[in-house]
Amino acid sequence: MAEREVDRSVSQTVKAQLALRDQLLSGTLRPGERISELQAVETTGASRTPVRMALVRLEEEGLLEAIPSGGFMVKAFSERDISDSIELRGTLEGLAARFAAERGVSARELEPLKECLAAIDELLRQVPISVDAFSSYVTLNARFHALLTELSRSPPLIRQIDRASALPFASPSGFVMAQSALPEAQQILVIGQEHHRVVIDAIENREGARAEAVMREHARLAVRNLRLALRNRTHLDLLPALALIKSAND
Amino acid sequence: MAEREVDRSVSQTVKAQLALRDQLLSGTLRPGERISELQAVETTGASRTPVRMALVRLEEEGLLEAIPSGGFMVKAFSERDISDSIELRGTLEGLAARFAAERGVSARELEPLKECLAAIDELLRQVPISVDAFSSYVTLNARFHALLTELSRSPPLIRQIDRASALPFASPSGFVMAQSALPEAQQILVIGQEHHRVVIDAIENREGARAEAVMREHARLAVRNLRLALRNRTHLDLLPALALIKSAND
DNA sequence: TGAATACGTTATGTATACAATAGCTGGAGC
DNA sequence: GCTCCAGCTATTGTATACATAACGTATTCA
Repeated sequence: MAEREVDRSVSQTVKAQLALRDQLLSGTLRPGERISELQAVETTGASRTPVRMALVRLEEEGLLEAIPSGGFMVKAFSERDISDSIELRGTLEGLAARFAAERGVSARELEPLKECLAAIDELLRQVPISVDAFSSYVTLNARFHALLTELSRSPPLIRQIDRASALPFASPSGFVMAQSALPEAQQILVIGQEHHRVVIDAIENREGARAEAVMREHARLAVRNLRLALRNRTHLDLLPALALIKSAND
Repeated sequence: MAEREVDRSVSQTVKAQLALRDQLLSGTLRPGERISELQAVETTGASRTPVRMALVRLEEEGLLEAIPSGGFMVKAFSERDISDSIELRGTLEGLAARFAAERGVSARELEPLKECLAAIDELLRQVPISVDAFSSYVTLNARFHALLTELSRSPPLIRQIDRASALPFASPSGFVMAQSALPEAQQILVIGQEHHRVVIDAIENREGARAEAVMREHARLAVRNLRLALRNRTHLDLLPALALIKSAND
C-alpha cells in the first residue's frame, strides 16, 4: 500500500505509543476492552512491529494488561487503586525528601525549588484563583515535585517515582485538576504550599524525618481531596484518568 | 536455515527474555556493553522480533538502558544504587505492612506467614547453620516477603514492589546469599527473624505505624549487612547481581 | 602528517509475509 | 432440543526481507 503516510521525524514506535496512550486516557478505549493490533495499526498509522513494541511498553507502564491467551486489554482501576497510587507516590517522594535532607543539598540546588515556591505564592495571591492561574499552578506544582525528586540523587528512586507517576492519576498534576471544582480549592492549595515550604526548610536544616513526614502528609491531603472531588461529582471531566476507572465498583 | 530448533512449549519472547537475563546476571554480558541484536539472536535461538520484545521488557525491568542512537546497553549500578534499591523496597514493604495492619487481616490469611516463621525458626535452631539450611532460609524468606506484600490487598503497591524487586540485588533473596559468608551470619538471621515476628504481631494488633517501622528497620539492617559483605570481599560470588556493579566506582 | 570527507559496512528500525492458536459458528448426533 | 465436535475465521506470535541511519575506515587534500 502506497497510501501509508510515514512521519520520519519521530520513531514509529514512539508515535504509536503516544497515539495509544491518548486513546487510553481520552476514553476512546474503554477499561477491560481488548486491544486489537490491527485496529491499533489503522488508528496509529504505524505497522504491526512498532505497535507491538508500544503495547509492551504501555503494559510495563501499567496502562495495559496482558491477556494470558494473547494480546492486551485496557487496565481498569478502582477508586481504591487510585488513592493507593497517590499514597504510594507520596511515600516514595517522602523517601526522596529524606535522602535529600540526609545527603545534603547546596543552596544553589535549592534555588529552583524556591523560585517555584515564590511563583506559586504569587499565583495564590489571587482570591479566588482564576482558571489560567490554576493551570499555571498545575505546571509549577509538577515542576516542584520533579525538582524535589531529583534532589535525592538516587537514580533508582527517581526511576521508581517516575514509574509510579506513569499512572496518570498518580502524577503530581494528574488529579489536582479535579480539586479545582471544590469549594475549598483555594484553601487546599494554600495548605499544599505550606507543605512545600516545610519540606524545603527541613531539607535545608538536614531534618530527614521531618522532610519525609511532610511529603507523606502532602500525599494524604491529596487522597482526602480526591475522595471529596469524587463525592461531589462536579467537574470530574477535569480528571482525564477517570476514563480508566472501573464503571461498577464500590 | 533449517537448523533452527524451535521449542514450542514456551513463547520465543519469554525464552529470549530468560536467556538474556541469565546472560546479564551471570556476567556474560558486561555492564556498559552494547547488546547486539544479531548476537542475541544467535545465543537465544529466537528470531529478531521476539528478541527485540525481550530487550524492551528488560529495559523496562531496569536491567538494560536504551542508547539514544539506537539499541540497548547493559545497565551498570553503583553500590549506592544497590543499597538505595534495598531501602526503597523496604519502604514499600513498610507501606504494605501498614496497609495490612490498618485494613485488617483475618487469622486465616496470617496462617501461611506464621508457618513460614515457624519453619525459619526450625532452621535457625542449627548452630552454625548448614549450607542447605541457609538455602532453605533464602526460599522461605522470599516466601514470607511475598506473602506479606499480598496482605496489603493493594494491586498498585504489590505491582510496584514486584518492579522494585526486579533488580536482582533488591529482591528479598538476591543479596541474602552474600551475608552467609559473614561471621555474624547467624546473628543477622536471628535479628531478621525477630523483625518478621514483630511485623506479624503488629498486623494482628492493627498497629500500622509499628508494622511499617519494623519493615523499614528490616531493610536498613539488610543495607548494613550488604555493606559489611562488600567490605570483606569473601564469597562475593554468592551475590550473582554483582556482575552488574560498575567496576570503577567510589 | 593530520584532518576532513566520502564511501562502505554493519546494525537497528520498519514492514510484511507466514504460521499457529484460540474462539466462534454451524452441523450432526444423541 | 441440547450438546459436542469439527472446521473455519480472525487474531496473535514469529520470521525475515528491506530501508535507513550510524559508525568506521580509507583516501585525498591542505
